[in-house]
Amino acid sequence: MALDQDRAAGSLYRKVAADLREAITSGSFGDAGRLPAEGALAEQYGVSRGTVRQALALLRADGLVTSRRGTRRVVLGSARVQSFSELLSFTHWARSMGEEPGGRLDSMVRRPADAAEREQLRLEPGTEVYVMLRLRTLSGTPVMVERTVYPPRVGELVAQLPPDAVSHTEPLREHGILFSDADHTIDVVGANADDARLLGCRRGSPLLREKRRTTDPTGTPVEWSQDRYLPGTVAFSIHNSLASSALSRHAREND
Amino acid sequence: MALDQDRAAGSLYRKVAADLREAITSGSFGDAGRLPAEGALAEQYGVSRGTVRQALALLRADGLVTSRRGTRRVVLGSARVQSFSELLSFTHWARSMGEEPGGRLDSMVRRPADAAEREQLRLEPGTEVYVMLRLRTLSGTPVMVERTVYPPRVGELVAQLPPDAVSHTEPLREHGILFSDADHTIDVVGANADDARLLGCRRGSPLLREKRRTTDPTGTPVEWSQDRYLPGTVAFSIHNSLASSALSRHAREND
DNA sequence: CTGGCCAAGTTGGCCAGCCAACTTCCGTCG
DNA sequence: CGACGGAAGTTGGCTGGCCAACTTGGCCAG
Repeated sequence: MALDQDRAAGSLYRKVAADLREAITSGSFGDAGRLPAEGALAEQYGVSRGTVRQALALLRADGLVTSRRGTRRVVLGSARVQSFSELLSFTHWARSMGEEPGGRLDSMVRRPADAAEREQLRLEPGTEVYVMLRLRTLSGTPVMVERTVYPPRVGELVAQLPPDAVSHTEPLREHGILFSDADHTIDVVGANADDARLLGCRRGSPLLREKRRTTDPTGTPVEWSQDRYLPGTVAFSIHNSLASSALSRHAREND
Repeated sequence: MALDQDRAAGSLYRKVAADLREAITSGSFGDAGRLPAEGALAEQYGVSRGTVRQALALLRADGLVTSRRGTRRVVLGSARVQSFSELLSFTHWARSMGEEPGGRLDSMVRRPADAAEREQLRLEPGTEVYVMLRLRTLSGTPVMVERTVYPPRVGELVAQLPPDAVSHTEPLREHGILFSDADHTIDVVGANADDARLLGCRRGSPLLREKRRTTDPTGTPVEWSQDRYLPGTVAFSIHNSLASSALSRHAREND
């Protein structure tokens, strides 16, 4: 229901991209995995070549096709890339896999932001933040501990949600809090006392950690979160290429 | 030296993008973090608005700027995204940080590919592959174990390299093996006997694992690698947005 | 039969223009 | 003083066209 809404989303090149994506994954173009020429596609869809190129740029960024000057595009595979909302919302993600998402609020406190939090959320000294600790489950089994810091504008809304609310991002969107960009950092960390208590593991046992800072369309940070997953429950995958690279590897700094 | 070569790389919009990237990170546009209008930039650089938009699309994909209809672009930050080659080559990456990369070949065997390897490298049944196990060090300290599977065409070249060669990707490039696209999967895994022996950790102790399949511009796989990092040495970061999302989270399947 | 050359096909890149959708700001009216 | 409305500014989207760079395959000469 909400899926069809953002699938083609108005613009012409997105519709073309969605159609081509489906044609690729359904196994058309089996002819040695070669796509029709841009000009042929343009005529077929009744659009200009520029529009087709915009659509193909989307597919290339997703790792579905290559592109080289001089020869036709080649189908790489049916790399399944999730939508942005599916990535930010644990609830949305779980449901798309057919699992039942759950959440248990452990604590929600309001206190002055420390130096790191002020920098991440771009807050003035002395500003208060809302810090939330929540256990996340898939079909009843504990999977992840979520430690999220909200700036006041967002935290006030989250604090008013019922404690047993499964999804927080959906109500936030209805209150006009929009998510637009996110920076993720992935590494390994040992479980602290809270993690061990909530996940039922030993202190110091390894967890896959995803740190995430999300901003709205104006560039204002709306959340800073640390999600700690039990090993063996999830993995993250990324596609990148010479044409577009959003991934980076770096020496791990403090914290 | 090799850096300047791919920085602007011929095309006009890449030069504009490189110039804007530098202007942003050097702190121009301090005026509330607002970029000049597309039209103004087009006139300033003496190019068309379409070319400016191509350049800005690169910056948006890197997470440097936002973009919303109706208002000027906003500077998000100086997100440091590494070049593609810096990401694939441990040697290149280490040197860009000012560290001394090292490598010690542990084993290099040639044997028939198993089912998983055939699927990853798209090989016919019975084809032989080259399997390499190598310890990687930064300034002398062990950091990562690299387990790479090469198809015959590539493996024959790697096997002829001297055992103490630090970089493998650079000689490969000179032999015409080009890297174009890569799929990465990141999770946590316990050290096996080889990992423990080479890294000096205990068996079963957690490692940050990056599985990577790289293809050339024609879509043919050229390597399938598993890199296992000691915790606390590296982290991976990704930027994504509503406009372009190449990251995905998924339930961890077998192996 | 082999090697090299050439032409056709294809994508990359750049330009100029046009309109729609949206944001912001300011002036006006109640 | 506040709310409403409109105008100006800006980005999103699409078209049509042109040339350059590159790949591929076939033809031709040796």
